[in-house]
Amino acid sequence: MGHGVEGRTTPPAQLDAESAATVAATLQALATPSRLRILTRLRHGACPVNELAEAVEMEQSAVSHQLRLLRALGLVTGTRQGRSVVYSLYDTHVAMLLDEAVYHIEHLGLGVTDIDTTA
Amino acid sequence: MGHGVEGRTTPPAQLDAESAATVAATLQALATPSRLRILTRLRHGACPVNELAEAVEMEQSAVSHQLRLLRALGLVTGTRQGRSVVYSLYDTHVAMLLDEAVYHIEHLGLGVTDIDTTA
DNA sequence: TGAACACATGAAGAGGTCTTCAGATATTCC
DNA sequence: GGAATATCTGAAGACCTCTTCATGTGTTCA
Repeated sequence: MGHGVEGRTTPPAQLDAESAATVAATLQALATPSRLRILTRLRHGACPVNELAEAVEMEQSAVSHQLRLLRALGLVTGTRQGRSVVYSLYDTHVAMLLDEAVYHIEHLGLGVTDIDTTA
Repeated sequence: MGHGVEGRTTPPAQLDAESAATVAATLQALATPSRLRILTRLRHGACPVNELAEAVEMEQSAVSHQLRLLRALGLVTGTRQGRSVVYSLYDTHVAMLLDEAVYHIEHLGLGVTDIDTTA
């Protein structure tokens, strides 16, 4: 059993400038320790801001700024619940993107060639 | 048939600061239009620098600088062949990471819930 | 309404990133 | 060796990013 692209239609054709910009912009949202930790925390379930701040050890203000960015990119959503605003990942795609990214990156350059472990 | 995480062992547990930094550093390599285009070009096969520069419409010097960075992160390798240096993606993981990233990002926020199109 | 709590936001500064320019290094061919 | 080709590299500047500080907005409760 492999992982990753399987029933995918098109392999990522050569990106035109526009697509590259879009993809890059989104990837940048994952490309910072703070946001990455925020997202992986949310990967485990919705969470209000102050709890989030505590979990990732950042100031509440900093977290808010990052959430704003993530919201703008459509990666998370926040809904008010009483005084709190509860955030969660927007999509299954966001969750998967996170999973895939962490997985592949943690297996990079390890000489692991488990392309086909069953052969 | 789905895509993405399937035979994966661990879902990305809450990242500690160190892992977050590593993953973030690697993701940043994909988080720029120029590098993204370089990588997707290499995704289609090895390529010498000048050809690469032409393909992605950048100055050769700029490409070299980015390749240096990508090399340092273990995402690409370059081997001398005559006067040229031919670059290629380092790993299958790099290729998959690219594929996954582009795929998921291009399906973000589209309301597409094709988690299981076959069911 | 006023106080307390939860979050958002604007401004500003430290630090980093990407490109360009100029020049260095390596390889081939004569 | 010398010229031409292909790539690398350092320096420098424009630009963006992330955090902090201070303050603004929204909500609950008495």
